[in-house]
Amino acid sequence: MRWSQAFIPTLRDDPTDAEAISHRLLVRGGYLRQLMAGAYSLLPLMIRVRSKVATVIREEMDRIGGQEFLLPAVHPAEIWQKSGRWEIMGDEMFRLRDRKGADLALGMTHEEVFSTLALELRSYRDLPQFWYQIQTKFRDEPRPKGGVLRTREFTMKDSYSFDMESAGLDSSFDRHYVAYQRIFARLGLDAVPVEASSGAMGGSDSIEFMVRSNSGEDDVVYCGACGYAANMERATSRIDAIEDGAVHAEVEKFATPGVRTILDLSTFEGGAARESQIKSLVYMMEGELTLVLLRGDHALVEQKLQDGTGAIDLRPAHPEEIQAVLGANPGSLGAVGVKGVPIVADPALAGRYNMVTGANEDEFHLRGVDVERDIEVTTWMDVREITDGEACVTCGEPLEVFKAIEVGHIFKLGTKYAEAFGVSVLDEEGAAITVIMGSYGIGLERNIAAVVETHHDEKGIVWPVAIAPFVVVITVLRADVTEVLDAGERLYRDYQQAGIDTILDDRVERPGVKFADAELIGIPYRVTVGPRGLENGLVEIQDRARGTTEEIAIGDAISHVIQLIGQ
RNA sequence: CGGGCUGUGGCGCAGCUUGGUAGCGCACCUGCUUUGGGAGCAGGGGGUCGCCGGUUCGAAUCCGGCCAGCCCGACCA
Repeated sequence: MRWSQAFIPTLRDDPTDAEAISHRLLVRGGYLRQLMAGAYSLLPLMIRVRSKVATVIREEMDRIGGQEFLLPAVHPAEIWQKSGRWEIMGDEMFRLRDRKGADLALGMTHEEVFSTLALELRSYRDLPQFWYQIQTKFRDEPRPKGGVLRTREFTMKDSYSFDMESAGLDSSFDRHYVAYQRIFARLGLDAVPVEASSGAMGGSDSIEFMVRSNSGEDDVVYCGACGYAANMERATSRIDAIEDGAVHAEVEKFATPGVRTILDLSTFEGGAARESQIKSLVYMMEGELTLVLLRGDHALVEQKLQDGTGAIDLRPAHPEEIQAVLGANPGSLGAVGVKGVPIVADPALAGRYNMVTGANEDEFHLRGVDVERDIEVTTWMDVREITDGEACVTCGEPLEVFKAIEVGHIFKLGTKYAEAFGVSVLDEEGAAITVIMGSYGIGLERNIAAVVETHHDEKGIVWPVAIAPFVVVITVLRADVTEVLDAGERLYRDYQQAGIDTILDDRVERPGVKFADAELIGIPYRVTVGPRGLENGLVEIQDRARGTTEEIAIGDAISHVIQLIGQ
């Protein structure tokens, strides 16, 4: 490619609406342009990167026996109704009607379509099958953000495994696990596998691959000592026991005018420290009011509550709903004496006494509360949020909490879809066996963004060679001088013949502009051809990642770069 | 969905309080000079001021409605 003919609209200034580093650099570097919230046009440079990422993914999927498909992005409502997700997906699914008035959806994922195809699986001899595609997904995210990190339309590699029994699924799952590790390694991503929630759709052994980044939206709990790693939605920790005192007090009501929060009560005369309070949250779950109790200084992880109860429809209760059932407003709520309302309590409250909680009467609280004596807990369930520095459950060392980007997710689906669609094969005895499925996803643009998040400097992107849009840029200084441009052209042909993706910067621009652009868009190796070096038969070769620059004889320019790539 | 903010040329912004038909930097085009880290001079092109309505002799500016985008929260296989 000749730069003078390429569409690479670099910008000198950051676009103001870009926050994440990857967003800023990809827009500034001429890789992306936004069309609307959560929808981006991918420009030629981006397409080159994306296609290299896709190649890496294909190679690794094929290595474990994957077969590539391409399924439609528009789906009939029927298949989604069949799996029950037409309702469940709610507003997140783009829906439309065709000219006949039939309900259609844009695919958010493809379990339904692949399951339909899997109906043609007949015999146990056909299994296992690994099917994948690289396809556009549509999700009407309530809040797209971070440029291409979270969008409403994006490319995903999704794959599905079909097995006879859970041992087979385990093996398919493990093979994907290995393939994913290889993929991320080749992309230059340090992806940590973490235990995760499989979400509302069920499944087990859910593992997310996480890349540490401040632009990430997930919190990962990580133990540097033993390697324990889990998504915050799933993580547990060991916490120190709290001494509640020698005297086991009785419940006593006391007035707390103006006290609305845990913090208020911790400084209130006659109140209690935050860890000696019971935090009472009220949720509306599947239309039923539920009390959720936590230690005063602990936060709730809603996903844990959702996973633990199996509730799909879950939200904080409105004040009127709370008032109607408990007779008080938030700020004075508690579970003591409450009957007929499910009460979920976090294990951090087990065995605690002499605690303070709301009295279910505005402006009053109770002290001397013994959790197990005074509260009819329906379910004990870990629902609390881990904080940095708490002890690891497996080794006791301090845990670290960091932000991360979810670059891949693998989980076992079980038989949910196979049952809904009737996907079965005959076993050796001729009996129909429902197949068991796994589901595995990688978001391409998000992975590219994650690479940029972790591979850049103050000047711009620093692509790993494997996915750089071009591996070499030949920067011709004085492209208006025939001899210099000719020398650049010859090198350009030589690099191409050596099979190295090269762009020739033949623009008549000042050196500073060319250097800055090359660094911004992140080409790993820059070969500078200028009149000064040419007099001595030399070019300058710069290694973007290492920051090194060497003068090399023109004749060695190709072999030198090949050697650098090999290192 | 709640809270905050913003829409003026391709990008970044000023002008709006105090109404008079749009300006700056970068980018772009032409010419000359310049050329190893975002050049200089001269000349030039490009904008329904997000949209609709209202007030007014006159609206980028004031008023109302709508739309879009960004940030925080909620939400999110």
